Amino acid sequence: MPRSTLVRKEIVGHVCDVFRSHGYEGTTMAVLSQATGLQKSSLYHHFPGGKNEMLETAVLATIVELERRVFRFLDTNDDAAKRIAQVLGGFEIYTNGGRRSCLLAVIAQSSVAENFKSRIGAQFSAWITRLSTTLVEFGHSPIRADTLALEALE
Amino acid sequence: MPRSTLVRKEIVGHVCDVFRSHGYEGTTMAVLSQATGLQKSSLYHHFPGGKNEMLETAVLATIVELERRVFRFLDTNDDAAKRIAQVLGGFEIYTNGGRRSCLLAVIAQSSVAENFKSRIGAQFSAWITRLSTTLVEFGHSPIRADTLALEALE
DNA sequence: GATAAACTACCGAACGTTCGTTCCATCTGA
DNA sequence: TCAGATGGAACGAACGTTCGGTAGTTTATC
Repeated sequence: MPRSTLVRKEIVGHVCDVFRSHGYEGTTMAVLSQATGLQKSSLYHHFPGGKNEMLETAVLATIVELERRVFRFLDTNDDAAKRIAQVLGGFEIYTNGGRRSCLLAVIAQSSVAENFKSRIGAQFSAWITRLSTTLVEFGHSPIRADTLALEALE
Repeated sequence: MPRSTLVRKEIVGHVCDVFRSHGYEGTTMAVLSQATGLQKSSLYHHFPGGKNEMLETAVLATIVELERRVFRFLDTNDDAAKRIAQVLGGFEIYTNGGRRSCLLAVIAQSSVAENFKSRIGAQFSAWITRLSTTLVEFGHSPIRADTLALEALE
């Protein structure tokens, strides 16, 4: 599995793209096969759990990506204004200026297993708490900060 | 077709509900059958074009509903502030305080025929133009008004 | 006003297709 | 040689759809 580590990341990237743009129900194994260049049976070699495992992998990868590209800026030593700007900027990049959806938002709204939604919901709560803290530091009232943080993520 | 007009409205209402909460791909004829209390074959009696015609009917009904419950307030003789408040209030009611999605937004994001999306997009543009006019009257700059109008609808 | 024809709303059963999934053979690189 | 990676063929289930038929109501004809 030496060279396949990189390939695995590429596959996961394509899987994320498909789920982002097609939603859970709109994503079929045929589409995933075409997007990854692998036959459906090959996808089952990498993801024995099938479509569900692929979604789970995509969700986890997206959480990691958002942490790296968006929310880690909340923990820097910069002043609050800059941190907020960096978070918003990072999210703009992830959504390509609003032209692409957030995978987590797409999945949270689709008819998918409840443990998926609750896990995504828990991650959202954690992010909102952290974002809200910075917003308070920026000068907003705690309540207003919660509202703003919520709106920003929805 | 005297008594069936009312019943038709009820059916369409259920169809709207299902598409709103399940999305296009997530909405199956089986679900529609259960929600309406009609067998699948009976649904084809009312909507010979099948699932597609049901979606089209739901989209049209939603446009009419939003016009009646939200955007018609833009054309009253009230002052700008009240009109804006009424529009926002109407939309809050339609989305039940954010707990339900807007059917048009759901469909616009799903993998559905392009003529559907363009029709929804055209309706959005028209609403944004009207909303923007009122926002300018309220005191915002034209550019800012466009942005605000867009954000409010997305 | 009675009878037959036409129409309406509805359902059960089946259709062909696509879904997610599995099995097994083949290929590849170490 | 041998485990890992891939693809072809097929599976049962669910998909959207169609067909034929059955009640109940309207309409037309006498």
